[in-house]
Amino acid sequence: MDATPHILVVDDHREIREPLARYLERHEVRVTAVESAPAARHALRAAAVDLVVLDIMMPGEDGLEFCRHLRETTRIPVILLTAMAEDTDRIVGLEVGADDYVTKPFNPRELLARIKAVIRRAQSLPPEREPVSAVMWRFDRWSLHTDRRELVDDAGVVTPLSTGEFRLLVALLERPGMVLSRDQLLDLTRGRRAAPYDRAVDNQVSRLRRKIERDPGNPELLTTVWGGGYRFTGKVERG
Amino acid sequence: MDATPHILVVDDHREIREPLARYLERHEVRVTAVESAPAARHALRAAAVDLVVLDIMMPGEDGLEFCRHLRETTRIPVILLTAMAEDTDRIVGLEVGADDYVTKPFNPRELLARIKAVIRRAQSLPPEREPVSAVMWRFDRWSLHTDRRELVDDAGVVTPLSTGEFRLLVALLERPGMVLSRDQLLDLTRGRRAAPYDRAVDNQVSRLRRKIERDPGNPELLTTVWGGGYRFTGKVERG
DNA sequence: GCGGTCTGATACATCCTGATACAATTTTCC
DNA sequence: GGAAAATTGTATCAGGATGTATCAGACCGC
Repeated sequence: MDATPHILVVDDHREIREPLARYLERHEVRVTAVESAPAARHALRAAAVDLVVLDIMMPGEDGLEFCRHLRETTRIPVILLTAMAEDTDRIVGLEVGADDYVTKPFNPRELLARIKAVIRRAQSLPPEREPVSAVMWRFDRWSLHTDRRELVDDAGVVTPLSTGEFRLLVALLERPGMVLSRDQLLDLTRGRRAAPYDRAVDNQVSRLRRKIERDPGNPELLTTVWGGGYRFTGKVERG
Repeated sequence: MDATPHILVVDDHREIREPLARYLERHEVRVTAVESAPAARHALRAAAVDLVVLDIMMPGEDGLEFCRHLRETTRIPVILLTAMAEDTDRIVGLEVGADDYVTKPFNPRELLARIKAVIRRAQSLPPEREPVSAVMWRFDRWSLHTDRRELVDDAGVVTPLSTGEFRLLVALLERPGMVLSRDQLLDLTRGRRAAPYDRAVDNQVSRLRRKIERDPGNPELLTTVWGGGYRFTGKVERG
């Protein structure tokens, strides 16, 4: 964000939405305020929004549902407005992927501070990557074309990847060398939480290894960390 | 986190620090409680801390300053304890990079809920492209490549290490000469607390010695401190 | 020296992972 | 809309890593 951030406020109560919008505008923030999830979708298409402030309780499409949708399709940070303090634990536990939350009734100054904190945190991370943009990863003898979801070796031979294999591979390539637990990988690839005795990730790892490793019995790219999870050990280039 | 999270509580008031530590201990959290920023630095070197609960107002080094330091040198999440509901405190706290804050007097249940929420957030969305520390340690006739988790001797022969052996060795190499109790080693390698008659560390030490010592019967690198624990005695270089 | 405590080593039980087979689910294609 | 194919999840077994039990020997204070 070079200039002032652009915040989208989504709340069905006018008596909350409008004073909040006015307050934020007085403090170097551009604001678009809408009253429903459908209106928010429209606003997102029409403008470059840097952060969404989203009420959880709304008639029609629920705030949580909309938050999940935002996370699946964009990288825009989200701050949730929750009705009661009691819900905080539950809401964060729902894993909808919000960046922060504020309980009502809230102090606008506090909300502004959190907005700035979240934006700063989002900026300190590596530059944004549009999910649609055609990124190419290179590692070992492979090139991964994210636009076509294809794995191509040096000789030009194409190895197709399933959706699950592709997501798993991208999750690992984005964090080379980092140990990722099964829970984290499940979250990153399926957006769900591990059940007890959940071996889905192990299985997907095993399938992916059969495609990318020279010797799947002795993996050198996708290695196991006993008791911890998996990690990508090879050298990775982004292109 | 393999097991229970390890929380470091930093507060100069014993009447806050100690009851809080006891409360958290009763709820599946391992706690280290200290009264000052210097003591906190020491605790961070000696243990694998998952989150810091930090009082803002402390004599000597200020909590805010220490929080800033933590953010610059580590990724450990921080929850601030602020004396007043003053917004300025909250705002400054968020600006130095704290993940959350709680105002005194606080309800321990709420603090615990926030601790869990922050840890879950930190775990569920691992940042992309975290720079991987490809450190190489040298000692005796060995080189330890942390990126590949391999131990290589001067002749180039590779000795594979299991996860447990690797973690134990790194914990020791990072603290050469320091005596580490079984409890500390368990924390650093497994993220759990020792049970009565817990000999898991002894066993792992024994296994590691068989791999790195010239004469495992007369260890010269990984020595025993009778009644105290173990320590690394050899000369260590970090490269 | 003596008895209690701590440590090293071994054997074994338990837990975790890889692989395979098959069932459930989703997608593709008509 | 429905059958076939592909993908994904679950169950099971085997092998390796780790934790626990046990015993013998080392260390400490007396």
